[in-house]
Amino acid sequence: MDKAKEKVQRFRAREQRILDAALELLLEHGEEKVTVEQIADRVDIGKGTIYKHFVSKTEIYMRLLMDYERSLAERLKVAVGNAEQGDITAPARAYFESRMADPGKDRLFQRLEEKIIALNQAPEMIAELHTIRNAIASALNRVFERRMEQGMIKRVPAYYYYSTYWALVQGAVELYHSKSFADVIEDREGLMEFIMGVGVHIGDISSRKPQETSHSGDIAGPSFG
Amino acid sequence: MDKAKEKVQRFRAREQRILDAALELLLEHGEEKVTVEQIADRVDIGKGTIYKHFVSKTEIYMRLLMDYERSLAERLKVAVGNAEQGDITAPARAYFESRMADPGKDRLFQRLEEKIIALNQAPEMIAELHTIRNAIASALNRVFERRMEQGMIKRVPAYYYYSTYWALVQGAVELYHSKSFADVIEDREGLMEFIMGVGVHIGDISSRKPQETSHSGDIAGPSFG
Amino acid sequence: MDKAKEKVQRFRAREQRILDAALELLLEHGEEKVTVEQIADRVDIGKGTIYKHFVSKTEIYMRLLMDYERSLAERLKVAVGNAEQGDITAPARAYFESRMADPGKDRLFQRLEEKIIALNQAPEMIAELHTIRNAIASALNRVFERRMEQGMIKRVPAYYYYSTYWALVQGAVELYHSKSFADVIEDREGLMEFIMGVGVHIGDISSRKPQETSHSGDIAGPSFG
Amino acid sequence: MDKAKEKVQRFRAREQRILDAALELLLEHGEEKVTVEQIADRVDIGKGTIYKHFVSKTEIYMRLLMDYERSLAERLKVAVGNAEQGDITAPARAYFESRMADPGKDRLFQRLEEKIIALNQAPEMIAELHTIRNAIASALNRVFERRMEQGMIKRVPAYYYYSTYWALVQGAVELYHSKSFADVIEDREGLMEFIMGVGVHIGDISSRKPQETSHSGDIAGPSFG
DNA sequence: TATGAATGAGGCTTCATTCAT
DNA sequence: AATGAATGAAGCCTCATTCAT
Repeated sequence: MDKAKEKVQRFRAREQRILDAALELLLEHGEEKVTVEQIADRVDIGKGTIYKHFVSKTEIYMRLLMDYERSLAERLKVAVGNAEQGDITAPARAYFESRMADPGKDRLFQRLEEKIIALNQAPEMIAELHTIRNAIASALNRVFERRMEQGMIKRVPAYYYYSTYWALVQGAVELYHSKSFADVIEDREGLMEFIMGVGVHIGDISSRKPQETSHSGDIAGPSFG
Repeated sequence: MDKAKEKVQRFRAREQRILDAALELLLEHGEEKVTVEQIADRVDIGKGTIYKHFVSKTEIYMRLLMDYERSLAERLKVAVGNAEQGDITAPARAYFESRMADPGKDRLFQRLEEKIIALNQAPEMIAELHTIRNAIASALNRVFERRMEQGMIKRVPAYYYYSTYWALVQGAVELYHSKSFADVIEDREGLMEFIMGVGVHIGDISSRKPQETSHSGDIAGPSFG
Repeated sequence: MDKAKEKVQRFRAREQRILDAALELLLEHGEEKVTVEQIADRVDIGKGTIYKHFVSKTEIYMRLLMDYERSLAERLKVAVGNAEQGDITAPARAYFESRMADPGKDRLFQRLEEKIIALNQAPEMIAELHTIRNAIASALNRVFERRMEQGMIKRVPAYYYYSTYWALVQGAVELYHSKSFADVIEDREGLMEFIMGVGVHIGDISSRKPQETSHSGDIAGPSFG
Repeated sequence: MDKAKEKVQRFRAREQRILDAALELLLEHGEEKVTVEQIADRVDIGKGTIYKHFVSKTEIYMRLLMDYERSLAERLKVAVGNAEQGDITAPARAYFESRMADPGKDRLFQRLEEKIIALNQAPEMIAELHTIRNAIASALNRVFERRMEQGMIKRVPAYYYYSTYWALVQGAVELYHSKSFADVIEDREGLMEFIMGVGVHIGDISSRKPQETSHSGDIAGPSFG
């Protein structure tokens, strides 16, 4: 009885170890340059064993992708809830912080998804991924609609806000990773706060006095979400 | 005498044709999926001939990269000049427009550079690339410094502006290309104008009445450049 | 006591289920393309359990082969008995009908045997298979000998009849299966009867004057069976 | 000038050597058990070189198949011509002799075709193959039609003759190869002539009174071709 | 006794680069 | 100078069989 459960658990654990190892290697060596054999070696199992857990290498990657997307969605759901309770910048910050928590990882997943789409491997899983993403987008759009109705942000199609904010965060992720900027950026923390400030205030209709964004964004005013 | 010159010219012309063909193919099929053979076929020369012009496939890509970067620098230099004559948003717009002129191409070059860096092929050429980029950055930074001294934009390290703007454009490029957003974005032009508006006004210290950026950015106020 | 018997019975039953499942799958998917895992899944047992019953995958196939051959031999033995009672075409018909009863199956076994021989797996079992087959052949040969003595079929080595008939049936089996002929053959039943007719009358010596077959064997008289 | 021609010739020659080597190996080891590497080794070239000549392993096999089928068609065309000049058995003999000239090879091609069809690789080439075959069949059918009109062979659908003859030859090929019969058959030549005689006279209407074939087709008279 | 996770050899294919002509 | 045939390392995936539980 117990034995069976234990076995299943060990199986799941190994699956996780495969995923972990794959992620590690991807972060270390980049999307290309990770082979199934490397993954197997790192987990210290045979190549074939990988295929007991995953149908293909792509499926491993898709799993990583989905897990990441889901955790992002989770955090955003909470933040959207908070926004409805008044903390209007919560989603913007949650989104920014989630994705910037580990920019390398975020970027990796961008690339991974892109490649899988380009080669048209696993189109159904990609569709599923987009479903998750769309659910988030809808929730955010509702927040924007409300803010627009309240006259706090400029009236434009709601997706302008989501898209623009996405673009900014996307760019920030790339910036973080960029070798070219590495030498220039002395105060990365500060810069990121600055960028987040910009993001949070997209579309703001300010009747207020000039922002005193001394340094970190006075993240508060009306905003993204 | 003349013959020699002609020969050299033909040689150069063919080199350009190789570069053009490579770019075309890269845009058509993506970074992975272009082979030296395909390039040779499109130029209608032998594979071996390619290696008379370029030491490796990577070198072809590096040349494309450099050419792109140089043309970008060129346009920016002009715009920085204009900024110094008063058209303060010129560099921001020039940068945005240059990169968004063909987002697919811009993105391609991002990926290419990244890949070359990752595999650490051609480190010296990469260094050269960064030199070009840094020259631009310096010029821009001087523009920002001046605006800050004039109290038109918030006082932060100058590279904050450059970096943030870069991030936004970078993100816009990705957005343009993104399959996930493709369905959502109905008015791409409008969105891009909106994003540019955001970029142009980063850091603005507005004592003025709320922006009426009805739609396209009332690109004017103090800004990026 | 009883328990033990029951156990043995259950064991045997399962063995049969494995064999049945294997045959089904082979017919569905072809020789290559059936895995041990598929068989286990269909029987709803573990892969390992299969190896409690059979030493190897080849052994499963060999068992199927032997069973088929034995049932064929059984039917032929009866028919040879009938031939001795006067129904001279009984063996020919029995043989034809047995093999044509399920041409797909018959063909499958041909292929299986061939493959096992080619890879020289299980040479002793193959030898045993041939022993069964030879027993049949001998019985048939005796029938032919008698017919020749009676002057009903042409006098040639007895195995000519057996072999030729085998060839014809073999060919009919292939014909049945052939994709190329599928479109052409409108009346399969009619064709098969026609072929059987040919087979049954191989070597017949008609009451007519001998054929002057320019080229080779002139054929006539009652036949194979 | 000449150099180029020479080069092309050497290229073609190598292609032929690949085909030859593949055929040799297939005959030696059977369809399964021949790897691309083996072929390359035998020709003493690199594995990759094979793929300069052929798109895939399947294509090599298809080429062998087509070549074989074409040579068969060629010979039959001649024989059908002869049949029209009076040598009525010419096609039957040509067909039999062609296929029996190297039964191992003939059988190999049967298997190869079958496998390629089963795995649905190269469906267009298979279609082309069948086109060749159908052309032959049509020609033969016309011969049969005429014989039936002349009252020399039994009146049945024309494809009965073609199919039955095909079946017999097919079976003879298998017989030739069969390990089980190997020990039994002492006079192979004689047997083959015997079988061909059977084939040549399928459907013959002798000058004698019709056979009372209890069961079905009564067979006799000049035939097939 | 039954299980099924683990194994790893082995097969096909791709493509940047070389080099003889 | 131009060619393109040849190379071979490297990658993904399959599956019969084993063996610890």
